[in-house]
Amino acid sequence: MIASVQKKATAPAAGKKSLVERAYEQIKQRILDNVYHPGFQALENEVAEELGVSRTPVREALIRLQHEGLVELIPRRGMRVVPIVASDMKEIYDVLTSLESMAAELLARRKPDDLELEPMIAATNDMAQALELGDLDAWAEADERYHRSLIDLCGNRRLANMANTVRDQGHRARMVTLRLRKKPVASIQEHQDVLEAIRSGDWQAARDIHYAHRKRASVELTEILNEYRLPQL
Amino acid sequence: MIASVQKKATAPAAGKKSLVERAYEQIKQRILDNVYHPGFQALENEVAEELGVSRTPVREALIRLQHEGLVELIPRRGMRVVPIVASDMKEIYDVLTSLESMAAELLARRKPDDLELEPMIAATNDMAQALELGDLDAWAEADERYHRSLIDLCGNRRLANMANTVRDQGHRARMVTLRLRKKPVASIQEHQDVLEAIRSGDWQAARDIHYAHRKRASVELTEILNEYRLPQL
DNA sequence: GTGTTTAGCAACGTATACGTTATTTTTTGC
DNA sequence: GCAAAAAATAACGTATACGTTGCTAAACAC
Repeated sequence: MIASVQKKATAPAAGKKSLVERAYEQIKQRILDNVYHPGFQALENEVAEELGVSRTPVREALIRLQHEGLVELIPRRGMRVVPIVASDMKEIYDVLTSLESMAAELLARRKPDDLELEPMIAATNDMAQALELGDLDAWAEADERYHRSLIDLCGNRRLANMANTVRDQGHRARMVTLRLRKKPVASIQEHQDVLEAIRSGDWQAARDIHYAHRKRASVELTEILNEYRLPQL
Repeated sequence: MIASVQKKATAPAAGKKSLVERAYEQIKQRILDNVYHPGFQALENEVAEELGVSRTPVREALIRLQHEGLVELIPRRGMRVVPIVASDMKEIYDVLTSLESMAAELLARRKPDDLELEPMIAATNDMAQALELGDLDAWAEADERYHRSLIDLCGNRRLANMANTVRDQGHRARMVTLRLRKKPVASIQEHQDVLEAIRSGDWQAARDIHYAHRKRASVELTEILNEYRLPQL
């Protein structure tokens, strides 16, 4: 075989991921980091050029991001980062409330030991520590880690994928409101209460406490969005 | 202009939908109708030829169906219709229980009038009629219509999309077990109870009754799957 | 001057071609 | 005869080319 020239080969033998996956991750990261800000538009060609690949993998990545609700594809106009408005945020939190409450219930029914619950325990402790230090970014990271751990541990993969998708949709808005709200002291106690209910296998309490926790956060966030007249995030 | 020859044009000017959409719908229908049975495998080329289009739109449709959990794409082996096992069915019903309970709550909070609830009322009546006539297919159709109406009416589009996706995943299994279980008499009363709670704006009751309704159905279905040793559906 | 029509152009949807990789088969050596 | 290695084949991942469509703007008519 003539397998000598290896310069402009299809796969640069760089990573193991496909070009589609890499394009997906890079575009998504830009959106979550607000590099591609809400309302941002770009043509498929432009994104492809920025990422150094052809239109095909970019196109497949954009289609996936469209189904996940982060961008919309407008014929002849390219991709557009979907802005989140207050009503979207309510939708997102209602879905999260629903799915995470079920996750708490499922986890509590299993009566997991502290070893298994370690990620959630650690996250809650990190939240307390971050709050003492006044490090809001660290608090937000630990808070997100707690919720992601709950979802991961519940054992329902379909539920986990859906919850993760919808949580990403609200990521930007949560980051923006992080510094507009009062100190998030209540969350830590609520997380500990949920943990205690899960430990004791009281699945109804786990479900109800988590439901109330998310509901409270949802109301707080909605009030901030209205108070500060944040049109889109 | 030379716009005379119009034979091998890209778009045959037939429908208004894109080839991807049509491929998606056709493949999905074949899966739901059990034409592409669980475990069925086909190469991208074979599907493309069957649908009379090229690989590209078929590929995009398959990727979407993969994300929706109906098929998996195995390199070098093509698409494979994902079989549903008992544990999948539990996952599916847990997600449905969660999302639909929230839908019932959201709907009840709005205190909708009977005009708005008409689709759910009609579906419940059709279920009763079908059961009297012993028409199980009609009963299943009306039951599905009730649940879809609840989801549509709740007003949360994200929740609706997710619930519809996961409901489709369980469609085949529900159809198979339809004739293996005893007469579904309880559902109608439960639906009416949920409706009454929604009407009166008692969102906690609506949520709890619907939760119990789905939970009961889930347990029944799981028992049937285990009793009849149905390995995959 | 304003409204309508038409022509040009840019972007996307689809098809097709190409290179890579995994699988399978054949051949060779023990 | 069996096992291992190499070559051939087949399918996918990606790139590219082509035709269509929708937007934009210019020109003409009223």
